[in-house]
Amino acid sequence: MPGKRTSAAARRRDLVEAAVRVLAERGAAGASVRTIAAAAGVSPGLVTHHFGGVDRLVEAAYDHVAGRVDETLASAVASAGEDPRARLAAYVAANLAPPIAHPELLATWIALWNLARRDAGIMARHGHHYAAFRERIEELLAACGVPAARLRPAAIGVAALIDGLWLELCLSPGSFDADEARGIAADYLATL
Amino acid sequence: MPGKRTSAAARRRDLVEAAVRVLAERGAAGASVRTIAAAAGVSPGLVTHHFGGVDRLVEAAYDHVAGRVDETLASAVASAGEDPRARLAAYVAANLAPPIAHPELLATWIALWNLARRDAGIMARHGHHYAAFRERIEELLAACGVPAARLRPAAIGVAALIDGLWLELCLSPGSFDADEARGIAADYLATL
DNA sequence: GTGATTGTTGCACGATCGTATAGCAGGTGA
DNA sequence: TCACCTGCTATACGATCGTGCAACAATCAC
Repeated sequence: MPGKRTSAAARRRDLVEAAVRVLAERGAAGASVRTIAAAAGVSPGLVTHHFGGVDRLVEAAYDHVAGRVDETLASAVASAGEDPRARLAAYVAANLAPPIAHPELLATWIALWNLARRDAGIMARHGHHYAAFRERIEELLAACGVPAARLRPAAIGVAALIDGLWLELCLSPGSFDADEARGIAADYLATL
Repeated sequence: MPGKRTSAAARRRDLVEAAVRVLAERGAAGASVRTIAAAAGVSPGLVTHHFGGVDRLVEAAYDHVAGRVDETLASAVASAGEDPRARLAAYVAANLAPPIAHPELLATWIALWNLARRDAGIMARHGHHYAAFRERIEELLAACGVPAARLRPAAIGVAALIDGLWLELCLSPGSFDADEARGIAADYLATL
């Protein structure tokens, strides 16, 4: 079976997207070179050919997922207008709604975190991504007029509340919904 | 090498503890029958002999870890006396201090969550454990006089904040410490 | 048209996985 | 003392893992 021919960049993107799909559906254990290649409709050897190893492909998958999350959050904030409070609320709400608060994305993150243990590249990427998350919250809070002295604990609290609500939304989508989570987060923001 | 002889119960406990250790140190990927057996100082065949398969051993490891967490929290609440607010504060503080808030325990949970994807037994255990966590918080909040109408969102918020702070404490222990986390949580409880 | 480049396949290799099983060895009751 | 039970080891088996490599095919420069 000859298989279609494509540019290297397009094939790399296909493989990355297939890797993300497999990671979400079958977890880290099922993310073998053969499984990912089959999901992309190509032969296993292509992974080594384009990425030089499965670890490099997984790192690319991490970047892909993190980039999509950043884009979603940035576009939510951008479309909220100029009011600092509206921008903060939009940022929080986007974190608590699909596609970010979705069981499939949590499954992807868990698989990625699990792989991070044996792969220093993913570990470093994760630290960077998480620091940017906290920093973004501090910016949005500062724009809302939170005094600099209280900025740090406020940002830690908001980040923690978002993470916790996000986690629960993904783990058991039936116990409460995005609207309720947004209300709880809004009450917390009102106390700052 | 003959190897020492022990009772079945003691050997099972040894294997479970070795499994937890390996899960924490090397993640789900390194939790092979051979690795766990080596960590326990026995031959790989013993896992099949005592548990009938590695999945059953991992489930036992989940129960072991969850049981240890429950014991830690229960003893913290018990030693806080009779005052409802002190008991709630003790419960929150115990969640944000070692041994619960510890990178090693997070690594163990991630490995377990990752394994849950292919093992329905772990998935069910996880749902049960998480529901008990939320229920316990509702009890403690009710004892503090939180009106029944506000109990549900309050418990969701407290659980989320605890989870988020716990996650950040485990992921980057250097960015803030247990005392600061406890202060943030205390401020949140004061608003309820 | 033709040679060179490169995306792609198919297969083979060694390592490691989970599990089954045969047999050895330590403890126990008659 | 001796048979018996059982914890335990050692080994083998088939499956699957990641990777390297030789051959093929499609595209491009000329």
